[in-house]
Amino acid sequence: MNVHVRATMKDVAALAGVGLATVSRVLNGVPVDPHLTGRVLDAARQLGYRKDTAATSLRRADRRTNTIGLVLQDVANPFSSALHRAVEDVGVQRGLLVLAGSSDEEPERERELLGVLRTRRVDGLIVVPTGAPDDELESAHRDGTPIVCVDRASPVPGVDTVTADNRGGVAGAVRALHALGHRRIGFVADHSSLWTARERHEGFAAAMAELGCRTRAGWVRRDVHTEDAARAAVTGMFGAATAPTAVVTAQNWLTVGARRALVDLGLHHTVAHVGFDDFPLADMLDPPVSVIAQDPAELGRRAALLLLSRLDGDSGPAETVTLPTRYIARGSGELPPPVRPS
Amino acid sequence: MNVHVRATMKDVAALAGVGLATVSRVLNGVPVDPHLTGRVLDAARQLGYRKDTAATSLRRADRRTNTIGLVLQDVANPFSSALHRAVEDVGVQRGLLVLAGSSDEEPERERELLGVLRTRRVDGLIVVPTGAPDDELESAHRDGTPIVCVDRASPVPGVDTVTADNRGGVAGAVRALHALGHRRIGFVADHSSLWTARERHEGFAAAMAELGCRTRAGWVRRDVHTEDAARAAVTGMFGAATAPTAVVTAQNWLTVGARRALVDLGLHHTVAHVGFDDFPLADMLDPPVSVIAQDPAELGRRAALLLLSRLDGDSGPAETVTLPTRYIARGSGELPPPVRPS
DNA sequence: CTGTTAGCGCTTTCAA
DNA sequence: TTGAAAGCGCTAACAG
Repeated sequence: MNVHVRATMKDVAALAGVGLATVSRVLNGVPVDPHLTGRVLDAARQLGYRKDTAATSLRRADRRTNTIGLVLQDVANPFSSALHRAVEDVGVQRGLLVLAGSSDEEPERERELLGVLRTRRVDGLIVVPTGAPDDELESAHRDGTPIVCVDRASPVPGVDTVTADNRGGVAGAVRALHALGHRRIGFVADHSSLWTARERHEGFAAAMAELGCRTRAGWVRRDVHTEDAARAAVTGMFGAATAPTAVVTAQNWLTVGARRALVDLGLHHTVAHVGFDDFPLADMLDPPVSVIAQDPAELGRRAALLLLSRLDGDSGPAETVTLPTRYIARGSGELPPPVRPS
Repeated sequence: MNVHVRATMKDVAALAGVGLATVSRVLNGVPVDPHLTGRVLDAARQLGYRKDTAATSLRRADRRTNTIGLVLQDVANPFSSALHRAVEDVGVQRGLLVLAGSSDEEPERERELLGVLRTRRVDGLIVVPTGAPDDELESAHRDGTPIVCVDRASPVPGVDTVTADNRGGVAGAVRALHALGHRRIGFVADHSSLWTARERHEGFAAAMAELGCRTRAGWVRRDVHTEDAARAAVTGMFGAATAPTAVVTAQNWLTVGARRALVDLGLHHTVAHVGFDDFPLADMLDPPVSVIAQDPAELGRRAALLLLSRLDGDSGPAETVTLPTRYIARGSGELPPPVRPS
């Protein structure tokens, strides 16, 4: 296993018979005598030379590393990974590489990740914040590191943010259910510590109030964090004496858990059900699941574009982008209430 | 937007009233007088000092960057992202960060990615190779960069590899179908340029031969790359005069496409169907989809552990790890053939 | 144990 | 235009 010693610029300069600086100029596109340019390029090729980015960024005036840091909830989560891919696609056109990590919704892990990313002097950060106060994020912001928060509001004021219209999406679904005749509508949401869960709940509460529909304590379940918990919550909700005729679930896994519960109860063709966030095969279930869809790739794309504009020097005030959601009627959300509601 | 100038080790040394090297020693855990250690740590805290990894790795004898490069097919693909997460989890315990990128199955993109990763002097590489010859991978291997290929065989000899037992998995499923009475079994596989597709086909062909079952040209569809193509292929296969009584689909999306086709034809409760690779909600379809499951997280974990051992100096011969697959009987694969097969 | 010194590979003055 | 020289922030010899 022969460990080659990598050629340096000095080696290339020596072989080409030019000064070190000339090699640097050629490789950076600074005008140089075409004759020398040729010799340098030849020498570089001959030696299999490749620039060392660490040394480059260390010496450069702007200290760019051409790397951006991405803090996700979990790189393996479909939402996160779609967002990741969109960021990669925008970055790749500029020669940017992405250092990604998973916070697992833990503020401490978010801090740690941001720490190592800053140590690596990433050019900018895209973060799905846990929502907890984060001095690491704040200090990065103070240091002037461009940051974009995505999917959730920033815990640090003055940071660019890209989110979906969570409230509007849920409110729209509630209005649609109301138009079908539903008056008793249940709601299941994730941990209230999550910005998205709070927003979606507010959208629900606002729409219900606007429509003059009452909610009962047992019909609104918050802080439901797993598929199993959602299954249990919905089982409880519809096992009660008076149950809703429709239910809105405010997150992917909760939607699946709720559907399992409805199937268990034999109510999946009876109770109207709308989920927030689309998921693969939603259209292949029976009945197909109607959803309020957001576009994770678009969230990532917009966040990345915003970050790039900051890297290019845009120093305008912090932007807050809200992307629309889209209701996809597949069947489960179009079930009418029973003819004679009790 | 006040852009702070980051404190350097020199600043810390000055504030602590010690030499530069002492600061370095303290920060690297080299024994130092406890009194000085305290002063250094205080000064560092006061200045909000953080080490610069670029400078560190530039100067270190081993040039470690504590970063590993990961080349996936597509970071957004569930298989890839589960693998990614497993690699992250192993790496995080050692303070390693992951630079991931998507090749999109394009050899040229794979080359480019490997190029920029090498330029960044990653400590090691984990690659899901497209399979095409790759001089970049080869030259990295020659340079002594630790590399592990995962999910597919390495195009470069002598590289550690972790894959699933693709042949065995498919062969097992075929034997199970045979035991149920099936004799005419169809097969749908991805592009033959993919190592996994070839392996799975060989497992199929070998099992069929071993069991003395004949296959017909129209019953074995290879180079089927998308869900829609699989849907069309299966529609064609079962629209023919004599059709198989069972079908094996050799990849995620192909499985979904095939199921759609069977539903279209009204045959989903008649034709036995087994897919390779598990997918979310497979158990919620009607009938639930039986699969040959592999464990992407385990593939990633093993690959990462292998890489770490190489980083720790293990210079034994290249290892080839083959992980078992697991058959998950859910229903679709347990449908018996018609009583009087025509 | 501690401080001083010499670079890692590169970009960027500064003269020529 | 080009080359020589001065560092970027850090670690690793080397003396004390």
